[in-house]
Amino acid sequence: MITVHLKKLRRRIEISSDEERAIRALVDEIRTMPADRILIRSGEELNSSILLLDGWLSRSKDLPGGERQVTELHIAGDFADLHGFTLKRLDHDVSTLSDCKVAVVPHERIKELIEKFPRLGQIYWFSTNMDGAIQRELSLSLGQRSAISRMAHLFCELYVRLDVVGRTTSNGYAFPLTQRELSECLGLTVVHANRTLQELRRRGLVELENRRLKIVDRAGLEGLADFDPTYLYLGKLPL
Amino acid sequence: MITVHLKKLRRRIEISSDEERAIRALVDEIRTMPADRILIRSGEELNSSILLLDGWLSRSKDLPGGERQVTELHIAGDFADLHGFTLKRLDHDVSTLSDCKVAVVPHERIKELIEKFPRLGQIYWFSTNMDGAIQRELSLSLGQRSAISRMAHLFCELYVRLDVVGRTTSNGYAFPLTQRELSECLGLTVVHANRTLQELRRRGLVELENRRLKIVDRAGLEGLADFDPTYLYLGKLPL
DNA sequence: ATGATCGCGTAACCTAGGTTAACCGCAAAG
DNA sequence: CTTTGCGGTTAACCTAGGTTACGCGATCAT
Repeated sequence: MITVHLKKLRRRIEISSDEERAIRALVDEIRTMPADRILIRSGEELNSSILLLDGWLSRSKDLPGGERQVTELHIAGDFADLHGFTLKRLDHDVSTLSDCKVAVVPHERIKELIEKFPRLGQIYWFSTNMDGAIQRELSLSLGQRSAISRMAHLFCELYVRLDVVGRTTSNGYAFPLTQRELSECLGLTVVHANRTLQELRRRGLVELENRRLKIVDRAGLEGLADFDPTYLYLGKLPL
Repeated sequence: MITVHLKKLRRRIEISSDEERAIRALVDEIRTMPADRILIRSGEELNSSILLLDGWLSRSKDLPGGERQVTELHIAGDFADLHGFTLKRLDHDVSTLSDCKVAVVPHERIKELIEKFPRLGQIYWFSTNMDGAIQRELSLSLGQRSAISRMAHLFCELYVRLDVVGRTTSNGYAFPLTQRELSECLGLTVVHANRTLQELRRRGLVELENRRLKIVDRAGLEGLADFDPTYLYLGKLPL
């Protein structure tokens, strides 16, 4: 259940059993949501945040003309809108990309938690700052990488992030996005996203069918993407 | 001096005089830096953060091929690398775009501050989350807006942010970036950044000379950019 | 004072990616 | 069953923005 979240945290820091108990007590309610639902609408007032236990969520922003940009993907273990704890309303939507299981965490409890365990406060602050790092890497992709390198980069990033929470299997992972959604992550049209994916297949780097992505040549993919996972802060934090 | 930082904070929340005193005591040392210097290099270990008192800073990421993306611009009053407080090393460089005056704030003092004033801890957390919001809007720009709309958007955003700290004058502001640097913010080549700027001038929306930007037709510029400042969280925070 | 460098401006040409419009297979709905 | 709609695929064509190259003036180091 919430164990996946602890797994992610423990990748970066030690969590005592006292702290673990307090984190488990954050959860108010566990909800199941079908795919393609908007969970949080931009601007809405918030008094709780969403911890994703299973499935995929996206943060996205739309232009009045209908163009959509996904600014971050969330996977099991992620606090999808922890930044809402301080912002109190979001500047983007949060939607389900697959069926999801989420835990609802009232802000009041987060507040109590970090008062009692200031160290956890810093860790959750760290976690929103890591989202920032992921977004910066996306800006680099959108601004400077070619379509194919951008797509390769996304597949590499997701592999690493999913691996941290044990959601990979033999060089691959479940990938629930449609090509339209994938294109919205990459700032491409669906047509060009498809062309680009074909080219990755043609070069023998990845396979993608039945909502499963297989990385055939990881070194090749990472090379094409100039992928350097440093920005994911995988090491232990000096706390 | 550091008053500009308080001005920015007070736009969003009340600061008591006790809190103000504590914030002023954060500063360890004030330094002056010439333009075009790297202040913090990606990956470097940090034990202090930089509060910008005057001038402009950029956060930028480079690709091995030399391509550079600026992921955020910082102006007077901004804590340029407050996220370094939790991350302990950055995933990007921080450089001066103009001559700058900066205050160095040891992490140790931030830690003491937020232990003593948890409310300020939440405010600084908020402030790093606002950087996230600015970055998301940039992703939307890079992924979905056209070159001209993107440039217009940047000029609008900067106007609002500079206005908060009283750095605008009669529909304009000092704009120290070269066109090369501007192009690195927008994910464009210098040549096309120049073309785009010419087009904004031709349409009678902005003027830019001698490092001063003048917004001639704000409504027109905002319309072209689909600019909606909600993401800048200008209102008072319910804290 | 003078060559070198930098920032700005432009023009000619090129290409990555956008646009439009099909077709196919499949699963859900009737 | 069959229709309908969605996701994926492909092709022809087009354009926003990239590339290369060069000219101009200002500043700066020798």
